Amino acid sequence: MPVGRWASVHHPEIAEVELDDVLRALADPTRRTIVRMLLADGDRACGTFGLPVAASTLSHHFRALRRAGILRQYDDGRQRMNTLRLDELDTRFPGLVSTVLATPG
Amino acid sequence: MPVGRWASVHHPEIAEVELDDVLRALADPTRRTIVRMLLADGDRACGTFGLPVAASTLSHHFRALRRAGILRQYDDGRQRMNTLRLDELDTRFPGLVSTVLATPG
DNA sequence: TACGATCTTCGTTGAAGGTCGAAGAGTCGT
DNA sequence: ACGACTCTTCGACCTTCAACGAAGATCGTA
Repeated sequence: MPVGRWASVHHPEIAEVELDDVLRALADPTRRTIVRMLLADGDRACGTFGLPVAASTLSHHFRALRRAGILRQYDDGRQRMNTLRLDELDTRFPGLVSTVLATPG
Repeated sequence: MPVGRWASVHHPEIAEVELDDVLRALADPTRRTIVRMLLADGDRACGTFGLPVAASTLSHHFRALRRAGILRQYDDGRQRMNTLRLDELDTRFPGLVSTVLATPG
């Protein structure tokens, strides 16, 4: 199992995630695209999304999604992988994330 | 039917409301309280919410909700009434608003 | 060890957002 | 007409946020 930078990344308990954090995180088109790609294709490294923003900006978005409890990150070699916390989110905010992702836009 | 200041208030067509607008509007506790009170008790004048913010701040929140297509305003004498656009919202973004309002927080 | 790849952090900039008080506009009642 | 009431607009202030480039940290590989 991969270690390394993993220790430095903080993942909040799903119980301490606020609704405001989730709504604010999803109120951004770039971040919704990230989440939709993860939902469609499964885990992905940060650099494989092909989005038209700088790497530092992408890092900022991943931190927002991480702090909102929407995804979890773990290191694998020199890449940082992303995985959705869908089950936990659906326990904390039933139907919320799937409803947002299902709506066009 | 009441007229007056009504003409100056702009209400977007529900088709031109963006998901970002709705999510950003709902990502604020004060505004969610407003919407929840309207859902629970029906139409209300702006000044009857008893929220701990200045009247000018409240006006700002109502404008955000209006521009997000979440509520409609009409004038009745010297008060401005607020009514939810739930049916239209549920057509444009199925289940979104009710799901957000149903989650605690 | 040295290099390239990947991602984060830092510093900055510009835009947006929440808040307030003061002032303005519209309405009702006297 | 006058004043009271309700709400909006304006200007100011502060915070948050998305974006970038540059620099730093970590890891795999030559």
